[in-house]
Formats: sequence, structure tokens, C-alpha cells
Amino acid sequence: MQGSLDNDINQDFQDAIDVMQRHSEIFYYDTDSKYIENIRSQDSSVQYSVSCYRYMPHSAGSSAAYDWHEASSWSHMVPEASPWGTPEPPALYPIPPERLRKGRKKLRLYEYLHEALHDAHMVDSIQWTDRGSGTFHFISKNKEKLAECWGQRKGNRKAMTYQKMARALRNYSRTGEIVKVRRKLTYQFNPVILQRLETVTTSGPSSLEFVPHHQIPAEQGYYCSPGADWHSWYSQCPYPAEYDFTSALTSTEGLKTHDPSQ
DNA sequence: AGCCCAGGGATGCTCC
DNA sequence: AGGAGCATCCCTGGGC
Repeated sequence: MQGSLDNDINQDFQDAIDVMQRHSEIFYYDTDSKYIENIRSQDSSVQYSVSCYRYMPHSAGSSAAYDWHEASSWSHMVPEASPWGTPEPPALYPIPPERLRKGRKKLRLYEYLHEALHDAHMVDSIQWTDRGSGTFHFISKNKEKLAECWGQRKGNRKAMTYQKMARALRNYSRTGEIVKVRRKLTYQFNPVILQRLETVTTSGPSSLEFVPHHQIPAEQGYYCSPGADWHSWYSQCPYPAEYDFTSALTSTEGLKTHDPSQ
């Protein structure tokens, strides 16, 4: 029993490292509490992307209490220049495309989208509509760019398009990770998924937890019990007039968009 | 009419 | 071997 627990812990730890590596090619902590993240595209034509997070304790002074789990303690910043002082990224630990990586969990599309939502260089492709509710939208003009980046990240043979990426997104409607909001190019994260992703983003790997669908407790089982949980989730949706969740969720049609004309 | 977006069926591939 | 998670192709329909 203890052995399997250890194995679980080890697996969780490995998962944490995995995601850390996924999210960043290089983790670089300097003496000024900066966490520098380098996400480099496989395609040199895609803009080299560097994001930084600076840890900002709430209270100034020597008695500042550091709360690594407090999201607001971290502020996103874009450096004036590459930390290496050159526009050319150093090829230290290149991450191979997902297709070529062995023994690693694959990067999920929703994880990538969440990552892109935190990437300053992707704001022209994808933006939060309402971060609190996990609602985001694609920018029509540049959505194809995001799709292309996703395809490159995955190491796909053929170019990814928005149509294909949206098809994959629609598959999430069945499992509940992301649902379509009845607004053009707009989708919404499941709150449980969002919380987990936000935890990874803001607190580092210590609280990382990838829970298989079948292991999520029933009280959090957004996908397995379309009842009160769904209602509480969608009650926070900023588009109550645009999407009749109650009808959608109580009907046998599941998550299908309700058509008021019917 | 044409384009864009969305929904979904079917099938194949890769990875776990 | 079987399932998950897409990727890909294709068709249909609504809205502007």
C-alpha cells in the first residue's frame, strides 16, 4: 500500500517536471526571484517568445511574507531584451515535438491554449474574455497563427488550421474540459480544469495535479453529473442571455446549444 | 452568392 | 490490445 502511494507521489512529481518542461524549454532562476520562461517554436519563422514572471511579495520591507501559492504574488512582465542579451535563443535544451517525445504525457490542446493565454506574444491571437469565468476568445484575424503554432508544437506533419483545432475543441464539449460559448470564436474552460491550470501557472509544480477523468470526485464531476454542478458553473457565465444552460443541461441533448426557436 | 463559423460523423494515427 | 486524444477529411447549416 505504502509502495503504491510512493509510486503515485513519484508519478505526480514526474508529471510536475513534465509539465514544467512542457511549458518551458529552460527554467532559469536568477538572484532577483525572476522566473524566466522560454518557449521557442520549432519553426524559426515564428517569433521567438520570452515571458517572465517576477515574484512580488504583498508587503514591502524585510518582513514580507512570501506566499508562493498566491497568484497575485506573481506579475507577468516582458523583458526589454532576452536574458541572454541576444535575439538568438540559446539552443541549450531544445524540446522535441510532441510526436517525437517518448515516455511523456502529451500536451493537451486545452493546456496549450491556457499557456497561450499567458503568453504576451499571443495576445493578438487569443485573449481572455472573462478570466474569472475562464472564458476566452480567438482573434479572428490571427487565429490561424495560433493554430499553426499548436500544430508546430505538436510536430504535426501537416499544417494545423483553425478549423481543425476548433474540431478538436468541440471534442472537449463531450468531456467537459472546454465548452463552446454561444458567441463567435468564444470558448470557456471548465472551472475545475481552469483552477488546476491556474495552479500550475501561478504556484509552480508543487501543487500540480493531473487527475484522470474517472478519479475526479463526484462533487467535482462536471462531466458525469450534469446537475447542480453544471448550474453552479454556468451561473458564473457572463453570457446568461445567450446560452440557455438550464435547458441544455436538463435536456437529453446534453451540451447542445439551445435553440430558442425550438 | 460567397464567406466565415460552427456542429458533427467517420476514420486513421500516435501514445499511454 | 484497447482506449484516449487528437488529426484529418468531409458534409451540412446558420448568419452576415
